[in-house]
Amino acid sequence: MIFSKRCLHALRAVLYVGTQPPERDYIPIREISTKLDIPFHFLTKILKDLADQGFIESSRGAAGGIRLAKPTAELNVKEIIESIEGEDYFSGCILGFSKCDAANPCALHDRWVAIKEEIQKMLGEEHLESLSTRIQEQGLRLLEM
Amino acid sequence: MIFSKRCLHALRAVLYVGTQPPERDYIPIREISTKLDIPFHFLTKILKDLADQGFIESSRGAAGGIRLAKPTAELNVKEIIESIEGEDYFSGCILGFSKCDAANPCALHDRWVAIKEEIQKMLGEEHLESLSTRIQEQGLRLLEM
DNA sequence: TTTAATTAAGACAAAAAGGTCTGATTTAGA
DNA sequence: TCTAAATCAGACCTTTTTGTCTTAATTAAA
Ligand code: FES
Ligand code: FES
Repeated sequence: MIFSKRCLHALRAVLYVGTQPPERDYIPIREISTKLDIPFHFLTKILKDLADQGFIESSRGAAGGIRLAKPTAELNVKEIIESIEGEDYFSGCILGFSKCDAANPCALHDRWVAIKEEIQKMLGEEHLESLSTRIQEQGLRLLEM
Repeated sequence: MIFSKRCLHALRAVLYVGTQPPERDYIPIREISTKLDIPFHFLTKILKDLADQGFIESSRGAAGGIRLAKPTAELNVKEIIESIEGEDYFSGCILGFSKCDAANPCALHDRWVAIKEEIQKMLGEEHLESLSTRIQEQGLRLLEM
């Protein structure tokens, strides 16, 4: 499971925001870029897309930046990934056929479907709250790559 | 799980060869290219790599082409994929950290490790024989994309 | 020995992904 | 009202991936 750089940058950025003290409002993108070592202008574009998708909100000007647009419990990991990699990222055929179709399966279909359902279940259950809590309580890695 | 075009072309090509009648020796790349609708010269390069890796053998000249270098039961799907996507394709961190490390886990580590072990187990069990048999006996799709 | 069929090699091009830069716009606060 | 700090917009560049083209080398068979 190799996500694109865009996707990894996006996930790490929202995790960074999600683990900030609640009294903070907008977080400057420059801060996220520096802390996570993500190219600033590239990150700006990625976050603009996330804002357009409704995951985060942004504010220009002094004291501006980004903040989460919903409670962390409602920011689902699978949804964020799919908004970047494409809606059918987790539903496609593992051998690359046009559509994963039980009525016209490929040679790995049965075995793959079982696994990809687990992946979707797992990522569908995880949201920014569960991840942020784990990061904070267990001191999990987020800053270094 | 999105494999690169290189990888998908490679898998489909060896599956095509593996499902040919046993009396056929070398299969021309042009035939594979046409049947599977894969760009000929691109496929040539991909198959050259597979030949260098020892999965297939090639012969130039008239009556030339490629054939499998080992019995189908010894041509493992995971190995083929890893030879193209990289040895650590299935072992990396889902959040893109430098190394998936239980001693320094990311926020999805525990959940992801369980799934990726299943993926590795599944692909490690599948080989050209199991896939070819399924394709032939059940008439599974291989030609169209 | 010639010819046709084939892979090998490598230059090149096109498309996609990743990244940089400059300037415009917006905002809070001095 | 001015200024500094920030996002937004879009042109541009670089790298990787994907694909094309031409030519050389090899092989079987006429
Ligand atoms: S058809 Fe290939 S995975 Fe379902
Ligand atoms: S450290 Fe991220 S999956 Fe293991």
